[in-house]
Amino acid sequence: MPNKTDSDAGQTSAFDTEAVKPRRPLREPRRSLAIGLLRAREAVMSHFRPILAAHDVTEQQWRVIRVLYEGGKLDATELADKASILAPSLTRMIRLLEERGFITKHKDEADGRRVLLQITPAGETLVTEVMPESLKVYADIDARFGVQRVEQLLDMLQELASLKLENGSVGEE
Amino acid sequence: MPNKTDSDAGQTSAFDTEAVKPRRPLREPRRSLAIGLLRAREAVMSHFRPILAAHDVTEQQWRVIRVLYEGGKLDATELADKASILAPSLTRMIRLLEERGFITKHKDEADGRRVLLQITPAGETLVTEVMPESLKVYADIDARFGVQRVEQLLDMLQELASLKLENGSVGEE
DNA sequence: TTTGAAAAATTCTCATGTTAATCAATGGGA
DNA sequence: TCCCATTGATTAACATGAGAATTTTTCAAA
Repeated sequence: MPNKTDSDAGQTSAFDTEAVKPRRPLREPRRSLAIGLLRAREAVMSHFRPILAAHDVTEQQWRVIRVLYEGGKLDATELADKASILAPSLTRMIRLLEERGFITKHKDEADGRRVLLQITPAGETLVTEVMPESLKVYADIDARFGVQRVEQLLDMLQELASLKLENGSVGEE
Repeated sequence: MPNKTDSDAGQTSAFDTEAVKPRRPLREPRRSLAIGLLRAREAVMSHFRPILAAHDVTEQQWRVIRVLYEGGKLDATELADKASILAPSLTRMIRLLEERGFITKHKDEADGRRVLLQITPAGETLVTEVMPESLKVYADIDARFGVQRVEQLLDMLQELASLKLENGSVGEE
């Protein structure tokens, strides 16, 4: 209902240079999922950033290294997907991570288009150093929020991520 | 399905230049909140991006304009906080949004340090055009996911965002 | 075999995130 | 009144997000 007007109840006219009347929103600033997810994520990350910063790696770099640690040798597409990083971003990151000696890169013998990435011993060392602290934070969240509810939240997030809505603007097949 | 020769299912020592043994992760790649929130948010936004793109505004620009539409005249700090945007980002955005005529900027008479931002009629027009479509997407999500559960999810996200953990690495006092 | 579409990376360009440093204005206390 | 710590905003530098265009390589159909 875009019905506005509704005669601005109260106030107004404390300062009007033009006809900027609609002092009243179309609807109450209802909580939105987009913002809610953003804020929650920001809050969670704020607890990890100090840890990662202490090891001089960004959040995204950590994701890439962690995925390679768990996944072994992967091609760029798989890696980007598992680490939730865009291909162009990954391309840039690979250069830096390789220079810093955390990962190695080499062409796929079978398919010349593919680039295979793999973690190095140095990268594994980083993981073994950061992981414990990371787990500690999650343990803390579990304690404060409740393991049960964390699991429930993860379930909902997962389901939300796999939702297919009307206008298939993102269908991938 | 290309790839997946799965040559080294039996892990270990297929290639070790050093002591790269830990072919096995420290723990199962357990679902993490950080990633879960990221993916869920990405999924949700994928439904809004086309709408915003059609009006040539980014997600962040939309948040700023929307907040100003609802909040009237705000200073940069308030705006940044309500729109969940960092101050440096907002500074950059202000220039662009002002050039495009969506907002106006002027110093605070009382406090010369503050910058007051306000939406323009053009900005309000944008809101009235985008908002309906935006609401449609949320309505769709409500339908698919369940209004009840969306509310529940929002509650959990909000609570998660306000969690205070042990190591006050972000405590604000 | 040749050709053209599709796949996988990369490159470009612009906008924002993140942190640190800097600038400008304010306000309280010596 | 003057000085300085604080506050609010901006700038700088680097990394990533997002989308479009380009390059290289595959692969399948003609």
